[in-house]
Amino acid sequence: MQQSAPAAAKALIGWTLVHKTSEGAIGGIIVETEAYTSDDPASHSFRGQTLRNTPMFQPAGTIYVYFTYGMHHCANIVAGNSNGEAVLLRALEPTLGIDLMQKNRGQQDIKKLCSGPAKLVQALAITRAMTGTHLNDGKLLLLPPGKEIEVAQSARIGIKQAVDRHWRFFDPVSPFLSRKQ
DNA sequence: ATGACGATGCACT
DNA sequence: GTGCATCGTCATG
Repeated sequence: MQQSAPAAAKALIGWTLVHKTSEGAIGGIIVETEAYTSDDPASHSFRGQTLRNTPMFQPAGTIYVYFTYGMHHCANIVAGNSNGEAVLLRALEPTLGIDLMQKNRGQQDIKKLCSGPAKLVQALAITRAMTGTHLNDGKLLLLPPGKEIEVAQSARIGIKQAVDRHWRFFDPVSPFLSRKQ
């Protein structure tokens, strides 16, 4: 995870993200990520450290949750060496606590539970209170892949800057992506 | 003090 | 495909 964000983003595909809640464990296999770095005009860290992006400048494995569009939250895992790099979690294949995810999302369709960065945050009940915490703290954890997974890449979604950096990584055969390829 | 703008998702055409 | 809800953050004046 101390590797730079693009390498970390690629390596995270296939790992399982788990949130241990009082209701039970909720989680899924990471099938889509994006990388952001501090020399990257599309990144929150591009203009240096601010109050909001402080977690991006903390050690790798720190969680960075931000609020956007006046209503959504998105979650990152910090990469690099406390230098403003992070991996945005964009989609999961639901595997643990699917009934809880359905409740959290008000959505029955498994394919729509975690097929977007704000959706997965809502499904796993990740909150802004977790920003700045670390994977070592134990509420959120990562489990290694059970098998090898092919990883494709493309331009990132929803940004207007640095569109030429193809830092979106995904499992091309997964039906749980935020969009078709 | 203020205004422009999102690393989105959903309803609707 | 298009329109829009909704508000925290930060650059600017």
